[in-house]
Amino acid sequence: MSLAESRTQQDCPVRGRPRSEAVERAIVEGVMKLIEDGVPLADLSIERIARTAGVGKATIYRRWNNKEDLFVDVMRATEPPDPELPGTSMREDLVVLLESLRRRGLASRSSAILHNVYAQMKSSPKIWAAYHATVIAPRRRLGLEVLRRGQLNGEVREDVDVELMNDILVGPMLVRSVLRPDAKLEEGLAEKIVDTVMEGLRPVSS
Amino acid sequence: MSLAESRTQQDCPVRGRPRSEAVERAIVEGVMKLIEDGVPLADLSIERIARTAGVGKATIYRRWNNKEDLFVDVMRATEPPDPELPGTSMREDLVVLLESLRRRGLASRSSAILHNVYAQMKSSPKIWAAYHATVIAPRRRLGLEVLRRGQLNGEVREDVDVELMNDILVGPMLVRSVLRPDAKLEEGLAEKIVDTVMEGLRPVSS
Amino acid sequence: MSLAESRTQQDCPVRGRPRSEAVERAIVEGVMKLIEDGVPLADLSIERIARTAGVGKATIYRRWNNKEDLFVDVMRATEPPDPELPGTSMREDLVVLLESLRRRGLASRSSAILHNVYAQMKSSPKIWAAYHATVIAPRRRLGLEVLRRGQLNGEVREDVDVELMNDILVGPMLVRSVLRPDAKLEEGLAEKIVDTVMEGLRPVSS
Amino acid sequence: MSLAESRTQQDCPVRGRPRSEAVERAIVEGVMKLIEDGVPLADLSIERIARTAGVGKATIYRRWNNKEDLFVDVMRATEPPDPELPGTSMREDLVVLLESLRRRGLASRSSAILHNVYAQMKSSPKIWAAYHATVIAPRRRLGLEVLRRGQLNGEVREDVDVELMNDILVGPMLVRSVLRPDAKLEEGLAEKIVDTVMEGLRPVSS
DNA sequence: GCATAAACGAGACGGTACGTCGCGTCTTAGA
DNA sequence: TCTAAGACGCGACGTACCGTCTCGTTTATGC
Repeated sequence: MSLAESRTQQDCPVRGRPRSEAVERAIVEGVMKLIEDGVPLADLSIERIARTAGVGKATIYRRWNNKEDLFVDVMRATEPPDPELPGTSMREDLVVLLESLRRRGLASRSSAILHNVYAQMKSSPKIWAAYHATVIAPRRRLGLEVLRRGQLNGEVREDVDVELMNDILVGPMLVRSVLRPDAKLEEGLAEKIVDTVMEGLRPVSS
Repeated sequence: MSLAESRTQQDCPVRGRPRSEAVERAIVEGVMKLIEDGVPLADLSIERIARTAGVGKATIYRRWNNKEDLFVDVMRATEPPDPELPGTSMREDLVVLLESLRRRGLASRSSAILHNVYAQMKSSPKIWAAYHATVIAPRRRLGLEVLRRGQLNGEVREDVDVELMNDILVGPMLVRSVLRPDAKLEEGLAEKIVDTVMEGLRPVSS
Repeated sequence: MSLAESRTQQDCPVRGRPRSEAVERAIVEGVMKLIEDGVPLADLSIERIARTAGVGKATIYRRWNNKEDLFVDVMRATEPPDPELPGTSMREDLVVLLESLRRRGLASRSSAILHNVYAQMKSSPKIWAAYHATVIAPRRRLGLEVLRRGQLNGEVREDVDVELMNDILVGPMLVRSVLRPDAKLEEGLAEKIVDTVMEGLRPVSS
Repeated sequence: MSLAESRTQQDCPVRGRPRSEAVERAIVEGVMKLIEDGVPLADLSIERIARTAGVGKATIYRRWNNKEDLFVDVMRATEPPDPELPGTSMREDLVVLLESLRRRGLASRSSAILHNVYAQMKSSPKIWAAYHATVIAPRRRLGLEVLRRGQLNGEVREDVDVELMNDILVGPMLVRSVLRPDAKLEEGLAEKIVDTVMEGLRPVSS
């Protein structure tokens, strides 16, 4: 199921009163407001969402089949755009990619919007898959392409699987931003990871 | 809160009928059985758990304040023990550590016991913290010590933060086993990661 | 609180789906059926009533605040109508009034519907008051009027409080039908009471 | 079941620790205290009684099979003794009997101890029967004897069933004291009832 | 402009689970 | 053997949401 299809669609020859976009916005923004106000995700019942948005329950169910589908749209509304790659060198591109991960990690921790929705999503495999397909996978593909270009340019070893290399580069950042809530994501971390990984841990043979 | 305190404790001078250990086992094993049978975690109500274990609801609430505290104990009961480090060399120790992560990833995926509980835990920060403190942190500390020893032995660079090095080594394995449900965890992956990270990605200057 | 208000009211400008009268009937009749089947009143939990009526618990709580309010409506549904007074003479009117009491006593004992609910109500003062106000008091007022008319007609002594006379007439019948479950309520009892009370217990001075 | 058997008996050759009478008193008096403090009877769980009396639940169950049996003993502890009949004349005896009913009615209304237990008992047929057999029936028998003596003495008509006469005399007082919580039980009511009933309601033929 | 048909708020409806409380039984340690 | 304490299986309590279903009302469009 693609993310785009998460909302229930109304088919072509529209008859009767059309769905109100204002209502749609009210719902999504209502959810955001509640999360921002510190309401635990577990307390976010459809009934409560409807109440806060001043909307009937059926109006929500008409658009999303379940709470998780709704959360996907909420998350999509707050997801930062893909980073622009400078293309000057592989190293620069990798730094930009990792820096975008770092920023998202910081954002998702400070704003609490993403932090909670993110956590919730991991517990529902179906939605996690959707999120993975539309948000994670494209960036991963981006990283793989950058590395493949680096192999052609001779900027990186050719005898190592690009997938492995990608995980070695991206892994540390993801672990810190997703799995370790208290980890520091200091400025310059992206460069530090890229350079350390490129150089290796073996002591410089002097 | 330490994991050991997740269960509600009865204090020292025990009065009245003591709590039955058999009941305790029945509950935890009942939960495992349900998860193994493919019951979605969201469908695991306290009521159902009590029903399967042939136990009153109050008996569960007497021991755990909420579902999550119960899951911590379930998880603890399935967590494999800490790996034994050979101590022959830093490289060997690192490989053993990563291999233990790989095995846990495989187990948690095949048995589905950990897979679900793990996912569920990530959505409840309090419990995640408890799990982190008792399961994640000790292993992390183990890794840091191994690396520090390596620095003293000259097996690894001294000018790099051991925390960063640890994340670079552990990150790829964790990303594959936790965040990417479909990733392959092929045999020999531990060695491959350790060696690649040690060597670095820079092309061999011939 | 009048009996009519025992049900929770929804106020005038009705919004949303209206309450189903069929459901209301199903509940009240379900309770009757259970009592008729000999279920002890103490075993009549709201949960069981809901189960028999094929109804959600909330649907019951939406209409009645507690079990007792529900019982008032059950009782009201089985209460026989006020008797028609012939008006030919005070004696005839009194006999009709007492006869109606006798019949109710027989009914409440045979059908067991009223008998149980009746007993239960006496233990809850609030509900007893409501029942008293709508069922007992009107009939009592009827009796008092009949006696007052009798005083004007010269059919009965003028130097005795009508309330006392009423209790002397009604008391024996009530005692037998309400307080003494095994008492006999033989045919002709009404006339016998009226005539005996009218005549007095003093031996006929011949 | 006679009232005397309401308490579970321990048979003759007593072995082991004997039951503490102090405990027995503590329980019964604890119940009275709770009722006097205005605790609704419905809130008087065995668990709460045990708590207030500082007693284990089993200790209560060892003595009474259920809550109602306990209430019978509580009631028995507050029941006033049978009245002494002067025997000077039937009228005097009847007045004394009714006066004792009047006083009990006043007591049970003012003290609230009996009032509640009384109401509760009526809702449980088994206990009501026990109460009836030990408290009501003896007094009734007393009244019937008095009337029979009156018939022999010529103080009362011989052509009327004594049971009927008794109900006509006792009925008004019972109705006012038991069934009508707000009725007045003024001084001198006993004499008034006896004299009015004896005289009859027929106007004095001048 | 007027009928049509879907959207909309409100809230009733049969369910399921919540977390608590009391039931009557049982199992301890201690008197 | 009794006692206080309290665990135990059970089941009802009254509440909250679930997702579905009427209601009366509103609002675009196509006839």
